[in-house]
Amino acid sequence: MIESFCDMINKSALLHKRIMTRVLQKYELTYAQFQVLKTIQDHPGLSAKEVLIYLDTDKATLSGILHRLEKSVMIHRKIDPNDRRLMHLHLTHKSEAIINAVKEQEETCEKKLTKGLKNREIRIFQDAFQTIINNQNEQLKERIKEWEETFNE
Amino acid sequence: MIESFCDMINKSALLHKRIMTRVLQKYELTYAQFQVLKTIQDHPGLSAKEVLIYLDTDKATLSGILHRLEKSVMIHRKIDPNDRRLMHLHLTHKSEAIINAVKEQEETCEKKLTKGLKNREIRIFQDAFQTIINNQNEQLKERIKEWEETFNE
DNA sequence: AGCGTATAATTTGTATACAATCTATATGGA
DNA sequence: TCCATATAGATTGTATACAAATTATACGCT
Repeated sequence: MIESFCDMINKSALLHKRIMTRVLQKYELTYAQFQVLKTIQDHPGLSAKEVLIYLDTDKATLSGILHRLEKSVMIHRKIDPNDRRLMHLHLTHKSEAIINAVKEQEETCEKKLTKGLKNREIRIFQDAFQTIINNQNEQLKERIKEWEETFNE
Repeated sequence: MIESFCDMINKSALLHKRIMTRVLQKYELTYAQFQVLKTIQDHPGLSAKEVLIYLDTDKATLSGILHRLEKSVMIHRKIDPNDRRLMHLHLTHKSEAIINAVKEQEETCEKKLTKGLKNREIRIFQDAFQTIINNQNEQLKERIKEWEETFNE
């Protein structure tokens, strides 16, 4: 049994990643790769920069992920003819089928999470969680601001 | 705004890690290192194996973390004279002071998370979260069982 | 004592997370 | 046109997360 919110949040994220890793291992995909593929499926032709915004992750990490996904023929990359810095990302036939299958399993997994909870409790949980995330975002912003001020002294 | 539970859980864990990374950077500690130090503080003299159980993490990762913590004089390692496979872990004076300071800041951070929530909502949130974590543990167990059965075919 | 097995840690290899730097391209103003 | 600046990606270096193999030690059994 866990006591603090922070520990619960960490533990839960760890468990979700482990569960999805099990689901994904038969497709030889990692969870991070799956999230990138999902984003590309939702917005075909988007750029790496746009993936970063959707996933709130790091460009160095994404660069490696895209490299590996291309190597395993899960995505195509096409340079934009009007702006050669940009690339447009698309799924392949291979990945399209896999992603649809895994997304279904993830939804099933998500539904099982709330087993034993009443609808009312689920609603309160979700709203409270959103409030907590907003508070976290605010706190992070404060910390970054503090840090920048320290840096400028 | 995020829609699914899984996305909320991932996002929240990511944000917490980022916040704590900001807090810890002035002590030149990572969040993982801080968690290990907290565990050692709570159970002085425990072994690496025991840290693994408390933190539910991996021995390969922990091995590296302990190595770096020893190098930066944050911990002492002492071989057990009765079982030379075992080592006993202790904080140093240096880390003891740091951990106490950071723990306070983490508690402050934790309190700010629930800003805007009523006590009733917090209670329901916490109970629901515990239920969700239990469901996740169950699901992971099932997946591992399935995987082992596939493996034995 | 000798041997097989179990266990604690370390090591190795791959895939992230993230900060910092570099490269190539695009854009706006002199 | 030329140059400073901005932006998209890639690269580098450090620290995880985790699976698999290795090392060293302990324990049980004959």
